Amino acid sequence: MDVKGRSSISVCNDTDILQNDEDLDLRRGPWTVEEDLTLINYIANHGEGRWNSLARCAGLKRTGKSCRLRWLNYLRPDVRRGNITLEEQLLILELHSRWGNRWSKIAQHLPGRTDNEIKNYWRTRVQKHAKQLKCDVNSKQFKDTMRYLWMPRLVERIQAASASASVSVSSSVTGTGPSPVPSTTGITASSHHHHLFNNHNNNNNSGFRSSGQFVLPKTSIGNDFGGSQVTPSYTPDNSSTAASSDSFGTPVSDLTDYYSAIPINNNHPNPDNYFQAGYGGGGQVGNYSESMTSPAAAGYYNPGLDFQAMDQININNWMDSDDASDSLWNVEDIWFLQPHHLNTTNI
DNA sequence: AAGTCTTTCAACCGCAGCACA
DNA sequence: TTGTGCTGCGGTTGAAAGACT
Repeated sequence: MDVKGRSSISVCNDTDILQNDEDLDLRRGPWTVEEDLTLINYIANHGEGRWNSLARCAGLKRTGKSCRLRWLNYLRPDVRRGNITLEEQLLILELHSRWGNRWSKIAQHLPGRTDNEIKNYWRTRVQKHAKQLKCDVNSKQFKDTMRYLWMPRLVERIQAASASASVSVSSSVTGTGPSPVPSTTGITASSHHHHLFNNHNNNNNSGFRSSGQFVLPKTSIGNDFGGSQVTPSYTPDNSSTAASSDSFGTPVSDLTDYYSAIPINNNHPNPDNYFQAGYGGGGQVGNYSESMTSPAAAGYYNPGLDFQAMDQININNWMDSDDASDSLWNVEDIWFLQPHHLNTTNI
């Protein structure tokens, strides 16, 4: 009894029992304002859950599934709408590298974002880039490109944006009230990554704090990695230490661990800075790296290429671009996927 | 201005797991 | 133990909007 809903019994009250199929001619497609209001009002009065009976009792000619989806993905008051921020992009990449298409699980770590939204982001942005780069989104090449190029660039963008934001607002921010920091600059320049991945000391407040820090919810990383490889040191206690430091603090993930394991004297400039700054500074290699080849050791980075110059162009593009993700892909990525480069890797 | 192509995202579909009778 | 219904998840679709020609 899915969308075509062939349930024949209404249970709202006993005098309103049998209805034939014509009576249950269910609506499909976009929701109207009236339907939205009906659903909102009903949930306000009766709470959510028991979606099938909710749909019937509220008088909505929709399946319970449809009501649930509409509420969770759109009408819920805490749904966060608008562009996916850089911090969120980074988090999505990070968590997807760990969990794959576990959209719901990933969404739990992005306050206000729905699994549907994250899934759409992945399909429309990330897969689009994989297609442009002519490789499969699940291929090792593409994943490595994400890890070694895209994610470090995101961190740099975040750093650059927050640095510029801190210059412009630092004199006026007192730390109370709504954050004046633009959504793409929700972290401080000196400790950005740590705040992003940090469970922090605030147990129940998440998202962008008045200080401009992005804080994950209580159930976020560090508390909720289940059986996966999580460094025990990633705790709120540790976070408080690193939060006041220029270091990114303790390793928080396999990916960050892996970043830190890459020799800092390779010729990949931006990640260098980023690694040297202490991103995942614990130096531990996580479980995920077992399936990966060190880019430095395997000759990923061609000493002859002028990455400094290339990345300067990238940064300029970032600053000019409206789309945070699109400009992160460029000739460097294509080079990364070139046969001469791939020949050096153990695909 | 009109037609076509591309992108985005809300909504649907099918399935799996769970609770309960 | 089994059947039924409900919920939640991940994959997919299609309408609408925007970009392009």
